[in-house]
Amino acid sequence: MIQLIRGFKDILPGEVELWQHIERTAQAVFAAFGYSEIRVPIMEKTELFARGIGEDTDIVEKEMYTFEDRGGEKITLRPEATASIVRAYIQHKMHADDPIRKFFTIGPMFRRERPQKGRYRQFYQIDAEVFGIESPYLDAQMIYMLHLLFERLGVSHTQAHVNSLGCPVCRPNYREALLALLDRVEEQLCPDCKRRKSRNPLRVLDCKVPTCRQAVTEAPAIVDFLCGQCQSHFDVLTRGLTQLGVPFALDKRLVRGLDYYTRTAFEIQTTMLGAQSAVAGGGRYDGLVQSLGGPPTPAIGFAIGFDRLVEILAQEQSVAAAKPAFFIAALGDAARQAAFQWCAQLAAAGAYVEMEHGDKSLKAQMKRADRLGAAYVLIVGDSEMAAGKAMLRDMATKEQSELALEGLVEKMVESLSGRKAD
RNA sequence: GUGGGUGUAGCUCAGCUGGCAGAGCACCAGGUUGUGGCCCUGGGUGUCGUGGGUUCAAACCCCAUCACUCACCCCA
Repeated sequence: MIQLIRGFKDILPGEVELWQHIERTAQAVFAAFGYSEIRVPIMEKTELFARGIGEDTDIVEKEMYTFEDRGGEKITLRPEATASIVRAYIQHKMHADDPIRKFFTIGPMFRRERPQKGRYRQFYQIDAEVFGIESPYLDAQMIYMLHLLFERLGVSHTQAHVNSLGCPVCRPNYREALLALLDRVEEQLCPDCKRRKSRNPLRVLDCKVPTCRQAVTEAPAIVDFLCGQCQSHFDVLTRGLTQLGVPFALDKRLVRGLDYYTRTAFEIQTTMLGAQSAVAGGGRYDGLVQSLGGPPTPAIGFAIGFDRLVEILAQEQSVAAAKPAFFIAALGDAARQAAFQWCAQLAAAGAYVEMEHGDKSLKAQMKRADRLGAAYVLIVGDSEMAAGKAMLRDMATKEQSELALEGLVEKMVESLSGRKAD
């Protein structure tokens, strides 16, 4: 048997309803804040991600699906959406018309990591980005929007974490101070952290190895090194979150894995995903648009791990599958031929209807109707056809009434609209 | 990429020291010649993940491989 690719998965009927529900809820929330949907390709030139995400990140170094196409061009299955959206913003010169743009997109991303719970090689993200606004009020609003969406979805057991990563002015000072400490405690660090120390020292802060955590307890906090502007940006953000009633935790250890982040960094964390802690994460990336060839443009965005969100919600709630309004139980060929036509007409009128296509006993058809959860069963056999009447059974009350075959479909549709009222 | 665990029916799982592949639920049929849920009876629907090896004999032992899963790494 041919199986699907490792780390990929099918989203089957029964679970796809929850995905749709989340998507609709997200679209509604985003629309209220003025975000427009944008759809970008799932492949880009490799260079876009290499430059956008950062050559030294794990994503670019070892997780991308990169290959040459038949023309010899190096292309990559997108590992995240931000780079593509920035590329589109620049390429279509959207800044020229109106530099302030708010986007969202929903779709698959690809990273070749070892799969486990909450982590797949093809996974889905709900992504939002805003260009052209530098104000920390926007940062707070965006986190609020995320908070609101989670609330609407009924997600519990989550906590927002925020931090500031500084900017090109103040981060070097911090980096220096941190490196000084790491030099002193180097022998206590795990091998990974020794490697991180030279490449991306900030990452040592969120290492989970106990000896590393111990070693960096004395580490300086980046928030103590912020320049005046970054400090006031961060102050307005945290005050704004309080004003909007978003519960959050200041997390001095919160560091993000991608190179482009500046100032605000945030995550929504949960304890419900085993080793995975983040359901959503994002931050400000004021330098990225320019570094990819656009005009200097402040920007901020976040990504929600769609699969992770589904996993959390699936543990708490389920979305019922649609149930047919009618099931037509036909006995005999003449009745089946009529039923087959009524079925088409009812569906065309917008009623969800099912029928039995095989030659089954009435009992078997009733069982199937019951199993599907049909509200009404229309029973029609030779005697009904001869008498010009069919039997309509209310499955809940077991009441049966006779309906003339004349104008049958219209009457059924009518009874349906009457029923919708309750 | 590293280490551990698991893989038997549609689902959840049992299967001893190697000796005819099982249970519950689900499903199908009948009981009721044209009426669902409850009940009764009958039915196994299977490449024991896959490929090799050992053996008279393998679901069971050995090797490889694939998938899932947990931890690491990292992130959404």
